[in-house]
Amino acid sequence: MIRVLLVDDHQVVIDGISSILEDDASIKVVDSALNGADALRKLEFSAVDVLLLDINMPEMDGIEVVRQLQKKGIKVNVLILTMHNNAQFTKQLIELGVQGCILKNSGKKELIFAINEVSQGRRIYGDDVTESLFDSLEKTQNAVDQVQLTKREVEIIKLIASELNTNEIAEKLFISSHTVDTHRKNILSKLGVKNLAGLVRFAYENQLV
Amino acid sequence: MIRVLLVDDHQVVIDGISSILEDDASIKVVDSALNGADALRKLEFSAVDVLLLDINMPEMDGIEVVRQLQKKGIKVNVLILTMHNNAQFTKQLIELGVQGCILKNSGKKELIFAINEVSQGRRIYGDDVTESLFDSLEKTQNAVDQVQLTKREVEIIKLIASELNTNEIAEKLFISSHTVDTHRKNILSKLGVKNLAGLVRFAYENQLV
DNA sequence: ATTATTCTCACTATTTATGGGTATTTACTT
DNA sequence: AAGTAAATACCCATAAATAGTGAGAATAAT
Repeated sequence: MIRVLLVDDHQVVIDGISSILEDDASIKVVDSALNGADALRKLEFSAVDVLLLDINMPEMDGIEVVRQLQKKGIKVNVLILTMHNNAQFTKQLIELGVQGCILKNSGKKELIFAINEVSQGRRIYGDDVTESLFDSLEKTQNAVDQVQLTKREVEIIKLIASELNTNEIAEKLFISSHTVDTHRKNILSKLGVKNLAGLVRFAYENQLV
Repeated sequence: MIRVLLVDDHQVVIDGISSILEDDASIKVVDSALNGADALRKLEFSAVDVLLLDINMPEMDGIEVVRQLQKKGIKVNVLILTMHNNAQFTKQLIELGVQGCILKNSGKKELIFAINEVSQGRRIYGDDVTESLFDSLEKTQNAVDQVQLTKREVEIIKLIASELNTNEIAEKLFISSHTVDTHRKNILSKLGVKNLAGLVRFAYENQLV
């Protein structure tokens, strides 16, 4: 029997997922919480195998809940429920040691399967999640390193992403605007992007901002 | 027996609510749709008493679905499912002739009660019109709403963030490059940013990409 | 029916970015 | 000592973006 604590800020979602999980004899939703703080409280005093955690919550979001858990030394398998599937997010989740992540628009079967996997300590990421996950991991681990950006170049990327133009950057760094031009040119070439938009995009996907 | 068509872009929510409603003998979820267009199609060919409609959907949102319904002369009782509930929004719904609106964080009982009321043509609006819960999705929509970006502008933001330049966008949208210039200009002004970097930044922070 | 918004297009002028070079100094490596 | 990477700087030419202004056409709102 897998004991699940369900955390979501919408009662309908809690009721809904509970209802889905009732159909599966091996899973039992032992409790639920409408916010992160409540979830933490309940986790301290009840035995739970899987924490099914919504990521988008007011006050304290899912990621913060996981951080608090680790701070308090509470060990529990976490399966994240999310609406979006973006690279920044999944990367963060992996780094936090979250066992699994599944999109809210996945079906009943996937959900039950994921809970089973996670309860046994295995990692599970929805197909669509997995794809973007590996993308992002490769991108983030290799990207900045593999692309071999120099310190100065990273510095300039950040400034460009902060809406500074060439002259402003030159003034800020006490260098010639020609130099900034050269750096920018090299950056675009290294990143293999067409223009500033691509550069800013890279900055965001690799959390340089 | 109340026949319900359930529309939500998240399969988990559909499964969940279906599961909840199964417990009630007088309600039957006859069909479901993951997007507005699909919902409209299904409504043309199946008899439905209540349309249970999520308001936050990509492509075509709930309000647009209601508009299309009226345009096509399809009459059905609509119960809107929403995460937030503010006065202006409710006003809009009433003007559209929507029978009811219920928050996603209301409980099982309220939901079943609301469906019953709406099915009989009565109006029902959740009385738990308290503070709205904001998750990331809503934040982005609010940001987009707050600055009053038009559809076209959002479209162009996305293309710019995808590294397309003015001419490429013009070709893609079959409009003049002058027009794209104008749009970009207006966007920069509305967002209060200095340049493309700020625009792309906005796109990323509001998950338009 | 009238107003307001949105989308459309155009023109001019200026600024900034992009792409092609080349080259010097510094620091670090082998 | 020689080689290499990084940071610096400059030139030229072209492409693109930014800023200001104006305005017609289609739609939505009232």
